[in-house]
Amino acid sequence: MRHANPPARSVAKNSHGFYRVKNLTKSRSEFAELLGRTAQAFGLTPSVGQIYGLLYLSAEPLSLDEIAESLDLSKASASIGTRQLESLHAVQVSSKNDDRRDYWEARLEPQEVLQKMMSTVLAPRLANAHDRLEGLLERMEAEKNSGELSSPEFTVCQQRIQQLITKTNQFKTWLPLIERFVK
Amino acid sequence: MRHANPPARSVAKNSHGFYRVKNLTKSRSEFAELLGRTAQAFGLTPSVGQIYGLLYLSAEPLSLDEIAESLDLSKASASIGTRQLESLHAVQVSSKNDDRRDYWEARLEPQEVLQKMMSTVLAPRLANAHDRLEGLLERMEAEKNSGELSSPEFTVCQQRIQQLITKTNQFKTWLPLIERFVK
DNA sequence: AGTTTGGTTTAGAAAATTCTGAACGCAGTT
DNA sequence: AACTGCGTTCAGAATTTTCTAAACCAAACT
Repeated sequence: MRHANPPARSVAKNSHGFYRVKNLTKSRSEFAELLGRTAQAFGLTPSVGQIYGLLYLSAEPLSLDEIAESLDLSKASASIGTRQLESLHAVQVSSKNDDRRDYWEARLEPQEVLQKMMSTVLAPRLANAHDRLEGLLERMEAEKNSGELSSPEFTVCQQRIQQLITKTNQFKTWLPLIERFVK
Repeated sequence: MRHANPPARSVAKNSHGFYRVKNLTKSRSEFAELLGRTAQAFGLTPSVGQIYGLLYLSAEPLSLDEIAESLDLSKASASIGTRQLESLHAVQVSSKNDDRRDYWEARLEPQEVLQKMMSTVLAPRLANAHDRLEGLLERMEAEKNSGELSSPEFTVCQQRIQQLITKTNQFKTWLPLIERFVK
C-alpha cells in the first residue's frame, strides 16, 4: 500500500511542510481504497478507483483540490484521474456561479461504467487481437514456405490459431448481449 | 519490453556466457508475446501468458528447460508459471518413460480457462467485496452515532452502499449464466 | 501589463511488480 | 554414500507502473 491508511480526521504533513486536515472518516477512506484495488483489477490505476470511491460517497460535488486533499494525492493525479473517469462516463463535471473551479460528481450507475468499459476498452482490444492473429497466420505461412517452420508444425499452429480466431469472433457477437445483461 | 524480440533461430548469449539457440520462429514468439500482454489484462504476469502461448502452438509437450530456453526466461519463472497455469487448468503435465522431466502441454479450450478463472478468481473476490461492504455499513453507522459523520451525509452513504450491495448480489446470480455463455 | 487562481503536462522519483541466480531438497544412479 | 539431474524456493535485482513536484498555460481580475 503506497499511502498509509490515515485515521479519520487525521492531520498529516504534506510535502511543503504544512499541516493539513483530511476530513474523511475512516470508513469512507476504506471504501475509497477498496475501489482503488477494484480498479486495478480492471486495468485502471488505484488512484482512479479511489477518486471514484470518494465521489461515490460524497453528497456534494467536489473540486480538484478537495479530491487531492481528501485522498492525499497530488493535484496532478487528481486531474488525470478525473479526466480518465470522465472518458469512461463514470463521473461528470459541473461548475458553480462565480467559481472557476470544476466540480466533480460520480455517476451512480456502475453498470453503465462497466458497459462503457466493455465497449471502449474491451471491444477495441478484441478487434486488435483479431487483426494480429490474422497477420500472424499469414506470416506463419511464409515461414513454412521458407522452411523455418516444418510443415507438420505449421499445420498444428494454423489449426489452433484458426480456432482462436473463431472463438474471438464468437465472443465479439456475444459482447453486446453480455453488455445488456450487465445493465 | 523486457526481453528484446529475438529474430527467428537467433543465437543469444545467456547469463552464464554460453551461447544457445532459441528455435522459435518469429511469429511464434510474437504469439507468445501477444498472450503475455493478454495475460496482464487478466491480472496474470506476462511470463505466464507467454508460456501458455508457447505451449498453445507446440505440437509436442515441452520440458521446463525447453520452455525457459524458448522464451528466454529463467527456469524459476518457468516453474512458477507452469504451476500457476496448472492451477488455472490451462495446462497439464505428463511424463515420459525413462525421463524424470515434466512435460507440459496446453489445454486447448481457452473458454474453460476463462470459466475457471471466473469461478476461482472473480467469484471469491465478489464475495469478499460483499462482506467488506456490509462491514463498512456497520462502521459507518457507528461513525454517525459518534458524530464523526453528519446525519445527512450518512444517509447518502448508506443509500449508495446499499445500492452497491444489491448490485453485487445481482451480479453474483448472473455469473453462472455468463459462465455458461462463454463456454 | 501584471497578478492570481485553477487545470494540465511532463521529467523523473517512488513504489509495486516481476523476474532471476543461487541455494536447496529430493530421487534415482554409480 | 557421493553424484547427477530435476523442480522449487526465496532474497534481492531489474523492470514497469504509478505518482508527484515543478513548470506551464489560460482565463479572470486589478
